[in-house]
Amino acid sequence: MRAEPAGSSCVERKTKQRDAIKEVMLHTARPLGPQEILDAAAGSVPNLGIATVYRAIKELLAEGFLSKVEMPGEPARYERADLKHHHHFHCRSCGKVYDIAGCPGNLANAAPKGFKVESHELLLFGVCDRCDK
Amino acid sequence: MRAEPAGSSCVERKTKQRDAIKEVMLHTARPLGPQEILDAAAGSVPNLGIATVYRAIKELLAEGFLSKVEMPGEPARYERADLKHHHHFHCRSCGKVYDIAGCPGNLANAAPKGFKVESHELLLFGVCDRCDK
DNA sequence: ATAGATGCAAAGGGTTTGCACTTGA
DNA sequence: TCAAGTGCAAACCCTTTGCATCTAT
Repeated sequence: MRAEPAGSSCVERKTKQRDAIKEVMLHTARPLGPQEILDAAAGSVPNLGIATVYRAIKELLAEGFLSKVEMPGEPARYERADLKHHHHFHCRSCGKVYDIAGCPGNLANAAPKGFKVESHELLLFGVCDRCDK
Repeated sequence: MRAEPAGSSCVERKTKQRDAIKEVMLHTARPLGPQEILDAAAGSVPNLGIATVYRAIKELLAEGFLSKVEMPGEPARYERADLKHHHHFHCRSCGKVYDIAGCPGNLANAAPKGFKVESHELLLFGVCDRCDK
């Protein structure tokens, strides 16, 4: 008999692919897309496939390690979920997405009566510090 | 000689397809996606193709008749551009997108110094009036 | 008559899935 | 050992594009 209780055959294994992906996400300063994650992780795991990145992202989302950041018209980006509540700024010049500290807050009242607001996303668009020079 | 000034060969023609699409957008109470527009307009123009809808949307965006509404993970929706500034609520139960009257405003300060905020989008997620019952 | 518009189908880009092979526990 | 994980390629979905045909003007 094994140490595993009956039925619990679904354990997550530690693989160098996932390690590399988590590593990338731990060190990035801004949200990354699947392809960016692949490019960054490919350094430590040469034959890493994009499908593996997507599968890892899905699990990391499910286990609450990552959260999804989506900007209109662009593929989703991901960042660590343990960052405190914040929003995002998309620079139309360089295309990068930056984290924004503030939050207008109190959005529960923004919706009409009867609508239950559970979460929100605030997206700012403009030109970032660097590109404005 | 024609009434057209020389060089202005690029005029938009009035076709029943575009009429139908504009008609749909004039009467919808909420943002619609390309497929929804196609379904709605197909009533008056039987063989309407999705490509035509996309092409019409692109032109209507360009001429400022429509504006784009994008919700994370979903195909873009469109609504009339002449609506006053507002935001959107996405019901996780029925999947519909509703217009929200309010706006937290004053978001120019939300970004760090040096970042120029040109526009913003506020997305609310939750359960709508009807689905909550 | 003729350039613009349409419809179909094929092509593209991003994401997901099927499947045989590999690998961690 | 052997199921979970991986890599590749095919499948998918949404959107765009190519092209022959159609149609406003």
